[in-house]
Amino acid sequence: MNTSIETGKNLLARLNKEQIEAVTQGFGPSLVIAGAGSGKTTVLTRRIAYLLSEMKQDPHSILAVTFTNKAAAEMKQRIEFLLGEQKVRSLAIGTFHSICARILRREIEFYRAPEGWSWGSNFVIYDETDSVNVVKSEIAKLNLDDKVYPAKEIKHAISAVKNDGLTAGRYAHMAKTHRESRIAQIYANYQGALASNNALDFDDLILIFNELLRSNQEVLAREHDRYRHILVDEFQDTNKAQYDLIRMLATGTSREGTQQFNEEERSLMVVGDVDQSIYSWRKADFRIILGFQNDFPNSRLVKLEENYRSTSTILEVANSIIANNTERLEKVLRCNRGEGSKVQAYEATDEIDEAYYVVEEIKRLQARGRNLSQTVILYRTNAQSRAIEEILIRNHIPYKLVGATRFYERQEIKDVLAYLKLIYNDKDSQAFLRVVNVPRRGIGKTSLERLYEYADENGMSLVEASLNLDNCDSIPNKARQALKDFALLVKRWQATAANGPVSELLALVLKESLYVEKLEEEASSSKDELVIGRLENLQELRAVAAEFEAIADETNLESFLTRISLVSDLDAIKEEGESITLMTLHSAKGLEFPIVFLMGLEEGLFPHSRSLNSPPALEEERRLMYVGVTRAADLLYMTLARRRMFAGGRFGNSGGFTSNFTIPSRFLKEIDPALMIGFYPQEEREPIERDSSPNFASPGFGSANNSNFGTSKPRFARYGQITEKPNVYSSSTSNYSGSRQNNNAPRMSSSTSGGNESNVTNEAYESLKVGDLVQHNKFGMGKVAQIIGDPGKELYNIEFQDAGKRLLDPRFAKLTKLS
DNA sequence: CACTTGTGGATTTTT
DNA sequence: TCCACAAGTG
Repeated sequence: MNTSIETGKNLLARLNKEQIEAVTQGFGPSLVIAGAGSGKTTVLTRRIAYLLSEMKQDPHSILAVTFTNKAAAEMKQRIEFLLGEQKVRSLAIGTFHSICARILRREIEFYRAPEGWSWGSNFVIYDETDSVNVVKSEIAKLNLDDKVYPAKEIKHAISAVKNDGLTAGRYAHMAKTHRESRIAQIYANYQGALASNNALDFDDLILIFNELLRSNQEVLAREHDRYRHILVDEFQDTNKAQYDLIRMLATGTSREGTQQFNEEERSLMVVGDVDQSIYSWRKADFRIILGFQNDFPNSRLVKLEENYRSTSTILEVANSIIANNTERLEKVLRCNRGEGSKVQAYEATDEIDEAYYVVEEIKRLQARGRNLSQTVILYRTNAQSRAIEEILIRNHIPYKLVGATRFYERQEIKDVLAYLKLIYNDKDSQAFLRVVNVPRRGIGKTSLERLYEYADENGMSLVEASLNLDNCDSIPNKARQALKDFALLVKRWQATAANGPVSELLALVLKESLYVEKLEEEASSSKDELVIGRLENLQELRAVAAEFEAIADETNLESFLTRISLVSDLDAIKEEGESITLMTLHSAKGLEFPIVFLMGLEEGLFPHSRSLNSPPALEEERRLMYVGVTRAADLLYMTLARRRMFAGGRFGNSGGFTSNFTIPSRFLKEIDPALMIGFYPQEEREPIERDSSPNFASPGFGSANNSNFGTSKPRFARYGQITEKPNVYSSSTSNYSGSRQNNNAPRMSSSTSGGNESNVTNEAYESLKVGDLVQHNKFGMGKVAQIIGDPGKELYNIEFQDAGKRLLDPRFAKLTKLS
């Protein structure tokens, strides 16, 4: 490759042949099949840099789609590092949603739906709750039974239709059943309501942009002309609407089917891996990537098959699982690293035991110099995080929870953001209804209904109507005044918003809405922790605004709201701080960790029960498993619970327990047993009886009235039992010492975990030398073969007569020195 | 209009 | 069991 310029050399440094081929593609379409851990982010980053510095393309002309905003930010940062800040500024890098939102801000006014709907550039983006509420009220307006047409389900159906690229009008033509026609009708009314609120839902960001390009040649030409280089990451999880969008932008035509792509100085690169397609429930379709070469016959194909991330053991595990799928492209991942440790499996008696195992193991890894931030705990459903969180808290291990309780979904945050949305776009009735009586202003439900009617009759927004209630006798005087005061407040804030920074506006709103004041009153009178938490969250929001102002290119209310609407929790993961990460398998896509725990490997949980009777769904579960496994670089753990609690059931409950015995996940059985220890598929399974575990029974087990401590005691009782566990999983972990993270200075294991629960550990252990003979109550007699780690946190590699070599931690394993 | 009591659902994954 | 939301009372 001719890369004479200085930067050019750097761009290709440390890349393999295939990676270089991808980075240095000329003009035209290309498909990059990139296996897990094959360095595709690097390739995409360098590709963009290459387009800029080697092919001399205008940064303004580049559009890159990533799966998360965080990935986009990282990519930008890396390009900036390569080429400097100026060039990065005008690059369009982001998720489909954020890119579409940005373009729509400047183009949406050119769109008019056949039904007459249109939007202004100051549209707001409705989140799921807002959208469902609108659907709900439209269902009510149609006098439909909300038992037959549950708002959530209908919203989901509409969403699916939108992701297939169908407008309400087109869907109405396709609807076959009575129910589908009803849904089409709700869809149409819902869309009309969105338009009158000047709001879009998530799916509209893609769909409306699609429709705009389809219906307006000038806009299509303009955007096609601008974005001459399009790159799409995680292409296997693209849905039809998204693909249509890309296709139109790239080709400049809304025609479907085989595409001419003969223009000079234009490129399209899509990157993906069919085996990692896990969003079909969001209408993503991996057949799109399979059909790419048909749609673009002159496209070039590059395969990245060299894995730089994982040990060969982990890769073999991943391969042996995914090999059971039928719908896939044959692909070989070549390993670039050593064999590494075997996968550690652990069959826990229940989910609490499972959690204890994981935490114990984390502490041991920490003692061996592993950072907490090197570790991630993955599970299938968010509900699973509870058990592990409790045990982590108890052990003072800091953790970051991704997903679950989303910051921006919290009541108080949504309230305050609704104020801001209303200021930005006073047609937003959802925002209006949300905050008009929060805090209490004496405006009741009936008054609001009247206001709604009144506004409807007069074709006014709710804010406008509130200002013009003089002739509206149906609303009592007091409420009328309150509405007017509220609307005036909004108007006054709008004047401020026009010139002030967001943080100032936010402070003003928090103060003048009396929101904080009322909350503080409540907090001081009831000392409710929930309320205090809310106040803290509002402080956090102020910090978010301040940070936003410091970082963002544009600091106005518009870009702030757009950003807030489209960030995911995944984007908020902060680098700083030493802590474990907890998240769902779906969230883990695209990430990488030295140590991975996969929890809850049980039939019905993973694979999830909802997919057990559908082969394609089951294959998707298997791909999810594949994604989980391939996140791991060095060490991989898999756990399951033989019994699991559901829906509030707890130990100590008299009678009504709702636990179930589980069956190990089929995925575990698909792993070559030689790659794993701690799980034996052939082993005969006896039903577990409570009394069979020696340390299980504990006095005060079911004692009521001291709820917290009553339950913690028996857990610690069993904890003693678990500390014996090293025997099950230690033998292989000894050979991981050559892995990359080991150059880290050993950390004070107590520095992060604070006051350790040391009462259960073996503080007064006997120190040993190489060659010492020891007795272990399970393994029998053995000889110390090796001592690993610094004094104070050393581990003994002991060769037992019968059990072979085992790595033991003297703080946990009971070893007696023989003279 | 605001606060209290009752009932029914909850657990798939998310931009 | 717990929480969110619906219906009833002051």
